[in-house]
Amino acid sequence: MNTFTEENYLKAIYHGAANGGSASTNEIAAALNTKAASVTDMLKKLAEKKLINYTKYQGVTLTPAGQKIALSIIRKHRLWEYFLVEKLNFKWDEVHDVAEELEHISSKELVDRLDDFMGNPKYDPHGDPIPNRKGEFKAHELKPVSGLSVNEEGVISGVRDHSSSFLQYLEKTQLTIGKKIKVAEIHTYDHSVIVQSGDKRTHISREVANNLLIAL
Amino acid sequence: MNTFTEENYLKAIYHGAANGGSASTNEIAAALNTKAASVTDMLKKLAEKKLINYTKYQGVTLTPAGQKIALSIIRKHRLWEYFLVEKLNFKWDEVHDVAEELEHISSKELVDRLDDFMGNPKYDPHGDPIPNRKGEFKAHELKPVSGLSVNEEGVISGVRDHSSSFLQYLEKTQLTIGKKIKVAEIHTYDHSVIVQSGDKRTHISREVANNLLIAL
DNA sequence: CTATATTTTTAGACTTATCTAAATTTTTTA
DNA sequence: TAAAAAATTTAGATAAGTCTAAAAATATAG
Repeated sequence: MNTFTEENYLKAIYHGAANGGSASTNEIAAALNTKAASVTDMLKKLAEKKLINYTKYQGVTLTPAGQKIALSIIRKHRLWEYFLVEKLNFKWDEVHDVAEELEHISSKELVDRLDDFMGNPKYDPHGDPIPNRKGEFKAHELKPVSGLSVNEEGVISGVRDHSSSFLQYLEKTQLTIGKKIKVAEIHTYDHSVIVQSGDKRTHISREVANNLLIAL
Repeated sequence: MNTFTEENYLKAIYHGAANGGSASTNEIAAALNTKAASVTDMLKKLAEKKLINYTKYQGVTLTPAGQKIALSIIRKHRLWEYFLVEKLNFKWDEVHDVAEELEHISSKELVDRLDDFMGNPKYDPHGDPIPNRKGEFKAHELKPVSGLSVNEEGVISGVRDHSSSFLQYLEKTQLTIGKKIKVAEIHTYDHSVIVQSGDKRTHISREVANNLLIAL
């Protein structure tokens, strides 16, 4: 077994090295709220254990073994988030920190039973895909609202920013997962957007439009 | 906040210093699978934090602050055990180790919501009382089967030995929590007991009779 | 009530994960 | 493409929790 710390590094590397790239020391340090020097030390240790591909100064990627662990952590994180929201009535902006702890509970039996208990959900409360027992998952094909043209429609299906302030903003404006929306107007001046959902029109900034993801 | 290790020490001291006594260094070391020297070091640290009353060579007890923490860990442990058995269909002999991990999840909100989700159970799957939000609980008044006379009846309501081998034995002989039993015979020769539950008579050893607890 | 056995504590060392400060490598820019 | 800037690594320290071996205190037995 691996320590919590090692698991957190693997998760950060997974996210930092998404879509074929590699994760940098500074990037990992920022994600884990630690210092670059500490990251270097840990990278040596993880490379020793064959969980990452690491060459000095070159950034890192996960080995298949490392990826397997990272995906199991992500699976646990997202399943627990689903549980917290669907069964214990937490709000979607309240679950992240608790799930950060729960994701390190080691029992595979527990996660798999939890998965069944909830009916094997495919997406977590923020729209992120939940890997199955084998680590497989299918991501929605998503586009930011800022990438749509006037009159294009779609369903809100994910967020790029998971911060609770952003999630609370969406909650307040009722732009939540599952809502069907249409781009009513785009202000070329500041790239802000007016989205329509039913009768309700909401004016959102370019930044919000960038972080709100739509399935077409 | 306290580390997992500190929490485990407080829990061990709570159990070791039950009914007015104090816990000894060796006893704690045995409970935590560590060495007496390590225990001494930790006792100094916990005393420093005012969580225990410690005088060299004299054994330890919990301060009110230490007791509060210990009870919150025990509350979490027992609620999670209940969840695992009642919601996720674990067997009662399979839950201990998983609950040992889950008990260290810090969120009080989580435990309290979990408690409500399950309908505020008063006893865990092994019959141990679950402290409420304030740390209060009422223990069953229990007697071992070995303390009963012939023809006395009662309901199985707890166990003294929580080992999975003992729990599996009880499962197999169907002597589980909630079963009503009567002492049919006592063999004075080896103090073994024949208990009757419905039509079924089961011959149990003195040791089993000692570890099986009955509410009268 | 002294001698022996047991329990507990101290001393010194090790491991893990972290840090700061300094050195080195890579990248950028002029 | 050489100098400056940024990123990364190394060196040396620190804190938490553990260990073994030895010393000290307490308990037990004759």
